[in-house]
Amino acid sequence: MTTSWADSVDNSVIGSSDANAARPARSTYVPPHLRNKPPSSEPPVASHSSSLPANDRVNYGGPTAGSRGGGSYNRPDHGRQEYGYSGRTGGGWNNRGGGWDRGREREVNPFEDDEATDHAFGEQENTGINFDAYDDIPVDTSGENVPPPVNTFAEIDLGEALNHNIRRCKYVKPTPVQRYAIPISLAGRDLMACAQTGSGKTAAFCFPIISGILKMQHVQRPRIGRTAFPLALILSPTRELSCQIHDEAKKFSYQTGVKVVVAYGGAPINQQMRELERGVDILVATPGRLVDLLERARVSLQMIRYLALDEADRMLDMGFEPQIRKIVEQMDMPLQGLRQTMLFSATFPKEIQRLASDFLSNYVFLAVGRVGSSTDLIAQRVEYVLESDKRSHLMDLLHAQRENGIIGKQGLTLVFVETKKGADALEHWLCLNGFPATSIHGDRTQQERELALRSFKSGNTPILVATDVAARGLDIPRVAHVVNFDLPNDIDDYVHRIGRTGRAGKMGLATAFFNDNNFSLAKPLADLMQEANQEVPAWLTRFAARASYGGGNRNRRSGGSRFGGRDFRRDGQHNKGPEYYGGTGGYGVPASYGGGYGPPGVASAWD
DNA sequence: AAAAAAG
Repeated sequence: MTTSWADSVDNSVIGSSDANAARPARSTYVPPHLRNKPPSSEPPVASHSSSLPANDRVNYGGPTAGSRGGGSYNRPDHGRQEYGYSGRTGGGWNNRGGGWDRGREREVNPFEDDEATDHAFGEQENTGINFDAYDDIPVDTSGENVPPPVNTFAEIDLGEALNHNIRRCKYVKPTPVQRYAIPISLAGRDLMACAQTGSGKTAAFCFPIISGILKMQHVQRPRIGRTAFPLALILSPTRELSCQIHDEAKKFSYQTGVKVVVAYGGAPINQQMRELERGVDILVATPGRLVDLLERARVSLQMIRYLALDEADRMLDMGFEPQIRKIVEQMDMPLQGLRQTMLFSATFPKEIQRLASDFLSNYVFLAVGRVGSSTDLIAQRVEYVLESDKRSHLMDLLHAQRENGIIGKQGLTLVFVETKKGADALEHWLCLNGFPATSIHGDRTQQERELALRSFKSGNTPILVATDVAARGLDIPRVAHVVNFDLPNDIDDYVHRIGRTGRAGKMGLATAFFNDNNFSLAKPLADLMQEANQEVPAWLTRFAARASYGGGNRNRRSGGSRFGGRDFRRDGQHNKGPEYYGGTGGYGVPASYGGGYGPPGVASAWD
């Protein structure tokens, strides 16, 4: 077992260098008692933003500037029927990049960026998911007549165009969550799916949606004013995550004729409305902007066949639940049973499962992997650090990383803090001390947020200070280290934060700064680490013991099965009838779930 | 208590 975090980064994340070599002088390190001296010789890299390529990506994910006056304004094509692969993909398509965007019909090749990235970062990095990392992990399903899993994409009839795109994405075989979720979803079943961070959930709900839309041959969509009638709606809790899902969905639906549009706040709504007018099959959105569009009658949900909530537990927690209820229950969305609903997350607390069952009809519950963390893939460290020592402690980590060559394009560091102000302050301080950092949080403009994320991803600014806005879902390759500078109060948030590393089968490191303020997290954190086969420091175990014994344990999971990796319907006290899962659904759901109540031993992996 | 999400 390695003892120093630097060793473990060395072994697990990036190639090798001699971690035990004498440390070179720390040109930029200022010990705490000398911190008021002028900053070091190394410039604080303030110019990173201006050095970004100007054509990096279209702002706000909208259409390219050139398409603005394109004359498509009066030609909504909501009623378009051409979903076959043959109709639109034959001749006529010119997907070579670089030229001016002249026609509204032109579809940008979403794979070009990736190919460029592959070259920039060397061969190894982008060979797709390391599937072997997901072998042999526990899977638990419950519900009536659960469709069996598949082992290969070839076994599923996703259609040739989609299969081609899957190959272009370099997905060789489905991840476990995909093996189970895709057949369930193709069978038309509602689904609540729990799967580890970074295990391919986006594709798991996108493939069936795209495939389902391609098979819908004769959908007549109304033409009413400038209202768009999407067939699928994907909701997510942050703007950047919606953007990311949109980008992924565009890849999967490339040259299929299926149109994907994204709508989120902080960006000009007019551009998004124009995109919608040009036709939309799959709408990816954040809740606030969608409500806005619904109220303006620019979007109608009456044709929705597929509803997917990513980070579903987050979408149904206190902050979001009213908006989600409004969208799902109080607008013109078809009732459950008439649409297909899929909920995905890495965490699913029982009380949220209970809420969620309002939206589902005779659903399958699926839990893949030890819900919580990618166990072996993320090395977790906890260090006891007083508030007053956090900055210098972080500095120590960063200097050691720099010496190991783990700062820069090959190794990004994501630092989580509790508050927006704290994020600004830490970013500023890191820059002053010679570490190229940027930040992302809800007080920054959307442009700043997207620039920060791009700059981080590209390695231009290899340190990102973030609030929980970046905790969920974001897939940032090459994040080698997640630092919980401030720990969250909720263990689920911790799980999602550290899940920004160790993705797609690659290894990662997570370091947490713990002190007395985090007392209430001691027990769940110690439990989680133990379950993930991580070394739990003795002092943390002592904290945990005190916490569970005194009144300090207000964690909702204490005593019950942890990590939400279990269908709440299987817990005795919830097992009292159909009111929990579809009272208003069109289907008379029987009080019993058939296969849902397996022998008690089946769920042991989750206890 | 904080963060996110509409403007």
